[in-house]
Amino acid sequence: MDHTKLTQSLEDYLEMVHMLRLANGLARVKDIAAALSVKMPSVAKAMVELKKMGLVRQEPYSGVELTEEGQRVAAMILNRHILLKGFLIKLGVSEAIADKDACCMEHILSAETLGKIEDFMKPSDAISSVKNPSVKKAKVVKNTK
Amino acid sequence: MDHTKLTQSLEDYLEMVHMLRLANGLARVKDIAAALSVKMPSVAKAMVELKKMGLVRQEPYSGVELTEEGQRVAAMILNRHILLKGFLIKLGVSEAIADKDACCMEHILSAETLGKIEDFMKPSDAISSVKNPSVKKAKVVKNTK
DNA sequence: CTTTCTAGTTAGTTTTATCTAACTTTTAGT
DNA sequence: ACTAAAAGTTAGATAAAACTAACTAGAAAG
Repeated sequence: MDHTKLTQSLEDYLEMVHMLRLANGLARVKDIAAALSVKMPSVAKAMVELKKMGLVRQEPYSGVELTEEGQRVAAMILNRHILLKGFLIKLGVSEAIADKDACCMEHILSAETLGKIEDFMKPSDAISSVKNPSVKKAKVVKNTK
Repeated sequence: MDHTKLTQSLEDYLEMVHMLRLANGLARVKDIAAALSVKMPSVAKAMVELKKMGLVRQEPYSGVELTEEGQRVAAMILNRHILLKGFLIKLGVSEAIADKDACCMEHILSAETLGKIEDFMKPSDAISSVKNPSVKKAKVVKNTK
């Protein structure tokens, strides 16, 4: 609702809340902190921001929950993460590093680049269209007059 | 010499000094600022840091120069940039966006990922080894005893 | 029940990176 | 040579994101 743009750091917190809820059912401040290698007060401050933006809900001294909007945004970020991790693995990067690098990339890449990576990941034919772009390029003629 | 790790922002400044020197012969504060979309005082502060680290030289009220070490580091960063930009273009991303995204990626990717991207960019054969990894895998047997 | 430990919070500090405003130096025009 | 404009610098403010230290609430154990 309050569509103030998320910072990279807040995206990370939101994504982690989502992941912990998927994994454990609930997201505790302590676990969020451990997973992101920060201390609990950093999590608390981030949650204050995410609450202001209407992305998470939390009654004092208890676990963090996602609002509808929060769920939507978190899922989007997580999808990017999964896409990028798969992409890196396809390039031959080890799982652990792929995960770490995907985590950085997911916050900064443009929609265009993400789209192209998606294209790269899903071609049905065996010969890559990246290596052989003509496969896709059906002749397109623009009306110049 | 003073091998304190560069921040992303300082890497950007150092790289831009290098690019402007390649393009114009000299790097003026005003042009660095314009190229990075920041104001001149931000450049001045960054230069103070880079000077402390022994990466740039600058006599007051004049252009910025690179030390030997600065040259070395800047060239490394620029190479990463060029690699990544080429990679994105190969994926089908437009030049402008490739440039912008490469600029972000160049600061965060692990050596492993950069290495794999390099591998991806240089295979001589037409069929991608990414799509067909067996091409590279000559049988390697480890001495287990 | 009371005490103790764990989890969560609040307050205040630090670092990085930006900005604006004010000042100084250099360059250029007349 | 003098003055006005452009480029560079310095000082101080602000914002984000982390930290430590100190405090508070809740759970668990006796």
